[in-house]
Amino acid sequence: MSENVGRWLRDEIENAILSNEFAPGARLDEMVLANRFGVSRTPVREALMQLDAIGLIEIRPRRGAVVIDPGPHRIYEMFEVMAELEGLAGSLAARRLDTASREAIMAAHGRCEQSASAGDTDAYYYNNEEFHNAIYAASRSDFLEQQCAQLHRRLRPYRRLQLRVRNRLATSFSEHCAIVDAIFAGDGDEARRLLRGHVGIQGERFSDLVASMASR
Amino acid sequence: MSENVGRWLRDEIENAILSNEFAPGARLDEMVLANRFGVSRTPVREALMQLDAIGLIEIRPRRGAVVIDPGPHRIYEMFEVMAELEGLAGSLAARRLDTASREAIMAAHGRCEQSASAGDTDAYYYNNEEFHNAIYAASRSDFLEQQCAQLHRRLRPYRRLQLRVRNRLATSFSEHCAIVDAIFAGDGDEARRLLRGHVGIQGERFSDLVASMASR
DNA sequence: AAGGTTATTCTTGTATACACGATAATTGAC
DNA sequence: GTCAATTATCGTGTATACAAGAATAACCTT
Repeated sequence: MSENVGRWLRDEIENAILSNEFAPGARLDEMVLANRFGVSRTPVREALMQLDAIGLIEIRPRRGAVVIDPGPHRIYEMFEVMAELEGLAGSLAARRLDTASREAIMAAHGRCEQSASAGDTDAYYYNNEEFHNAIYAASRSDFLEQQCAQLHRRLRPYRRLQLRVRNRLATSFSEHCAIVDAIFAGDGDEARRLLRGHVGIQGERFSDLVASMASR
Repeated sequence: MSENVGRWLRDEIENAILSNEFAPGARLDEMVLANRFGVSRTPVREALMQLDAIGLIEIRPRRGAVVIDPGPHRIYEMFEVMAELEGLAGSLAARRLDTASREAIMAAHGRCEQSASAGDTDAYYYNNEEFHNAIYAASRSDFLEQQCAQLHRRLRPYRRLQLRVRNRLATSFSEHCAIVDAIFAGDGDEARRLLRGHVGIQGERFSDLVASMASR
């Protein structure tokens, strides 16, 4: 629990949204939330204002807050931007790689290998996140790292769905290998290209995602 | 004045920050703001929470809100990301261009030409913004358009400084011409490349910016 | 019985009150 | 005279109260 209740609530509600406990379209009643967390409406409202500013919910004047439903098309657009930012991060990482970043990427990559060969989707999901975070950090651009991490968090639930697609786990890991090679070889353009392909959801990967979203 | 005071205050304070009335590092006293705008502390706090979420200010627990000072390095990083996003917008615009977008870009481009040839820096500043917004819209990606517009707003004061550098106005416009050609020709890669170069502040353009920031 | 209108209730928006913590100021000691 | 400690003041954090608008339910009219 953070030092101030508003911030804590923001994280709490954000997690609830991202873990789909508060589904898209759901109404967020201030009193209900206040009772649930044992606080007054004031910090709840502050948390909601922040989530509105981030774009996770929408507050319609005098009509309350609802969880935004991005819809398949919007999600596609978000992955498109994510792919671009990750590509930039990869190209910068290739150029600026230092020992510490290199080892962080290696370590996360190793953990991905383990969970991938074990076929452990949940473990891979977490290790994969660490792997990508390591690349963001290796870009040595604080702002880019921040933007990537924020968008990554927002796309987390959909990334998770993606991993459930047949063979996606093995494919993902082999893509990681190529990405690591490019970064370690200092080939920024190649790292960018590979990461764009790895993160973006062109063609059938988009339909796969829509299908798994519908079947939920 | 928007329908609810909190949102209105957010815009008001945001503008004050972006127009440098509230300089980086300045403390934002809730009571002072409340009195200035003739409201109570509650909506002021809500506005501040939102600005904190966006990243314009920082609220340190029990110590109040201060305007974030990005510093030259962080600004460079932000331009780097901006360049990447604009590049993506340009490449999408080239692929997806329709008549309405084409005309919007043409119109804004025409206005840029007028203010550039007239040497009117302020007019060019506004026309330039319209030109870039037209490209964001032409990408036909709502999310990308939104991200670009938000980052563009945040970098606005620095873009303005940049225009004051000698010959930058003419250079900027000639770059616009090439960008328009590439987009209209449907050459996405070229549009991306040109926009990256146009927006990014590599090499001497970065030092120029730092110099004009210091001399203020 | 169905549709519209009015009244009631419920929720949000804003203000105010109170408590706690941080910073600043004043006083005392060395 | 300077530094430290204690106290006072000021500002933030949270709760509560009140007002106004929106949703809903009930009632009347046709």
